[in-house]
Amino acid sequence: MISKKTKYGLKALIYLAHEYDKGPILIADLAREERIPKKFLELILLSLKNSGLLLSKKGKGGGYYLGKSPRMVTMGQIIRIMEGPLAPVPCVSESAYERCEECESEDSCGIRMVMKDVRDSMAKILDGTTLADVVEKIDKARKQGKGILDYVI
Amino acid sequence: MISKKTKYGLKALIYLAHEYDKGPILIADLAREERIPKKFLELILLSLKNSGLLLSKKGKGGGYYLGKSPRMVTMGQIIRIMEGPLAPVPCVSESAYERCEECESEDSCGIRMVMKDVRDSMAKILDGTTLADVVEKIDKARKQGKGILDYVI
DNA sequence: CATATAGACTACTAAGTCTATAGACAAAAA
DNA sequence: TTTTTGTCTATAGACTTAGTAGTCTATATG
Repeated sequence: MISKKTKYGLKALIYLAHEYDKGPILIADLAREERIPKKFLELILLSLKNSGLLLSKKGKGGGYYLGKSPRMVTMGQIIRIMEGPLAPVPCVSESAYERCEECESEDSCGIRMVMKDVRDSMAKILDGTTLADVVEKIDKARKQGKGILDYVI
Repeated sequence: MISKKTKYGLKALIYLAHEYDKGPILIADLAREERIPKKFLELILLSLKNSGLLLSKKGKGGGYYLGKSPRMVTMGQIIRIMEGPLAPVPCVSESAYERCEECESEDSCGIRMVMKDVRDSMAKILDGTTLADVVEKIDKARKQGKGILDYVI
């Protein structure tokens, strides 16, 4: 399970990707639209800025916006930044490899063999999906009437 | 990342699967062989017993042993018992579904769409791999000389 | 320049999880 | 009845989670 912080961060980034051409977005607007506690969102956006994904502008007309094209940011990058390595065990991580101290031989470790497969299949999906892909999926689903119900009721 | 507790639990279960026909195994032996803190392992084995995966015998000749055939226990079952649902977000969990409060429409939620794919691919691997499969993989790797090095040196 | 607007930054906290350790207790076998 | 082995409860320090509060700083605009 990802933390709420990570989920909020993803929501924010997807929202900003959706509004990519609309200039800076206010924290307050983002918080209201995505129903995220505003003060908490501040911290999250700040940390995403410090890790290079977001840019911001202070003062009137300010707000947050994506630092690069939604085509250039993958879900894998975001989750690694917010949640740490994708790998279920450190010994199969590509980004943060660490040997298991209690393990005798890596090559004959059953856990490692299975978890390697898990990591790889997660990475395939998450590193293969950009923010632009996600926005596209959302728009397609909305067009198909899925979720439109919320506004019709 | 899975917790150390889960990793220790997996190690123990795989070990017991490997020794499935050898009768009860002492906690102390298991702890020594797999380099797991003994007192911590006690708690882990007890909880695995309480969730039905293990059986035990007290007194001389006692110890822990698998409650069912290694063919009948999947990695998915074990991880769900020890770590909770596989799903990265509650709204895509099959075993512990929960609606996201802050989400307007599930059908047009981008996070949900991606995480559903992640969950499904994890489940495919973990629910498709039994303890017997893992033991087999280990034995095959050892036969191929991988990890034999440890004993040759 | 003044001021309203917005993000930046620091600090704090309550609750929960993780990784154990200690010690008394209960059952079973010899 | 003694030894062996698992059972159970309690405790504890370090860390993480999910926030909240308040102050500081930059900037656009009149």
